[in-house]
Amino acid sequence: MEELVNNDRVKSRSACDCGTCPIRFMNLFHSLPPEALEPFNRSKLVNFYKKGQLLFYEGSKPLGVYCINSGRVKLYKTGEDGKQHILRIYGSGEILGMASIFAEREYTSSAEAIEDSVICFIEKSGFFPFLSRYPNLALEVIRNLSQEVMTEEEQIRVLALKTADQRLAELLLMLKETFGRPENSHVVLSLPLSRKEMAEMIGTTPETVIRLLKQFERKGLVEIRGRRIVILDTEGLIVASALEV
Amino acid sequence: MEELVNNDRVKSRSACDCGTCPIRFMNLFHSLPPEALEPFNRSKLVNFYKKGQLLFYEGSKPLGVYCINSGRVKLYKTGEDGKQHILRIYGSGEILGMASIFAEREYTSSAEAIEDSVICFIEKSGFFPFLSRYPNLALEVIRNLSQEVMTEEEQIRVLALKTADQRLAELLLMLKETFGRPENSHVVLSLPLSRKEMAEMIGTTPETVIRLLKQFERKGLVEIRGRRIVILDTEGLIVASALEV
DNA sequence: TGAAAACAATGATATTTGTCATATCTTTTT
DNA sequence: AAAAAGATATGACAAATATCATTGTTTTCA
Repeated sequence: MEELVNNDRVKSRSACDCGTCPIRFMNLFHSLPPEALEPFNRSKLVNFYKKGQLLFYEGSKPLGVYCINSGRVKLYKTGEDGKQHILRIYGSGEILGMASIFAEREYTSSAEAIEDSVICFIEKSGFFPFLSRYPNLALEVIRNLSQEVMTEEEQIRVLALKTADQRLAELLLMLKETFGRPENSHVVLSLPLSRKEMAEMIGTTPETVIRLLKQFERKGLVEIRGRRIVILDTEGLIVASALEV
Repeated sequence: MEELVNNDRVKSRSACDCGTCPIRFMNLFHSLPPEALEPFNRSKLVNFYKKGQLLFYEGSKPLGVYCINSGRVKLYKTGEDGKQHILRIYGSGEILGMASIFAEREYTSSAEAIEDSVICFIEKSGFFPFLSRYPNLALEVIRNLSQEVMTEEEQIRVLALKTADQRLAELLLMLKETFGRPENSHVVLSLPLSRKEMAEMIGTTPETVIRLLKQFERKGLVEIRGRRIVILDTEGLIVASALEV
């Protein structure tokens, strides 16, 4: 396996083969027939990112999309004063940066690995030609982007219409769906986010998150085991996400 | 011209012809060649909406997209307590509801005409088949959706990271870009939004908008002529949208 | 392993923003 | 033209949330 170290990040071509990649069937590239994967395979790069490393940053030029093999990546925006807002956390099988390459603008967000991750980089040039050749791929891209639009509109609703405690309840429910691991009769969040990161996901401060989490714990909705959070009462969280206190 | 009244809304087929429609060249349907417009023309409906009429509402099923010929439409979401948030205002030439038909879910927002409007409804069935036949159309849809994703991500940044006065300054700048009409050395907003609507665009209350507008007026940034707003100092608004007071 | 750094927790306080009540002004309707 | 409805404006007050300071507690890493 040819490997080259660059920028503190290990790159390699053909470290894995798209044809047999189990991840491919989880995302929009599943629509590509096997014979289309040959040049696809050649134009892609497998990168290994350590926790904390950047995939790209706001202001730089999009050159392709990122397919997350393993690990997790946060996509976030930075405000004038340096405060950050996390738009979304991407996990295994998900494609990152699709909209950016089609909007033909510089990145307006940054992406950072929040776990050690293996991520394939697929060049624009090894991907655009397939769009007109395989209408199904184009349709998959359209569906993918449409989903993203709907999800973001929901985020806007939550940010604009809900209070901090409702937003935190929403966040916990979302984390449960995406990163929940059943344990006895309850669910443990397998993704240990810091209070700061949680705050950056719901547009508030770490202090507020801490206080509200404690409030939820007193109400028996969650249990706090240090950085790990256990969801005890999903129904209660749903109520908390909708109702005023 | 065959016309049929239905639901207080005047419908007509072939009231206008896509082949000669000047609006088409403003949006993603410009990529369709003339010969593709024949069936397209047949499957579309021209509707006349009065101010305040709904195009569709949250929870209903998307059956096609809306092409705004003239007039303006607000797309908004409603919270549990009835409060609303306006996601975007669509104007002449814009396509509404693209993501919804591809995400194959019920509408998660409602759309309402805020001016008397002429709007073409294009059925899904008279539009989907063209996607695989005309790759350029698919690519246009992709570009359109990507733009939408980026715009919404910016909205999220503003909502999550900025204070009410910064958001109002942003809103005024955006309204200036989209609805500004030069007059002498300044710019008048040609779209008379109510304070409530402005509040619903930036996630705050009408009272806060009123107070902040007055504050901006005292600083010489805008002039308030009843419902009409005059932008006096764009630079000042840019500063106000970024800086703490 | 031990020191340093980062993070969590908590209290005191300030600020921002929302809520409610009310008055005034505009527009629409009858 | 008068009445009603709706929108704007303003003040007093309450609530939510941010900020700042401080103290433990983890985690990191040299």
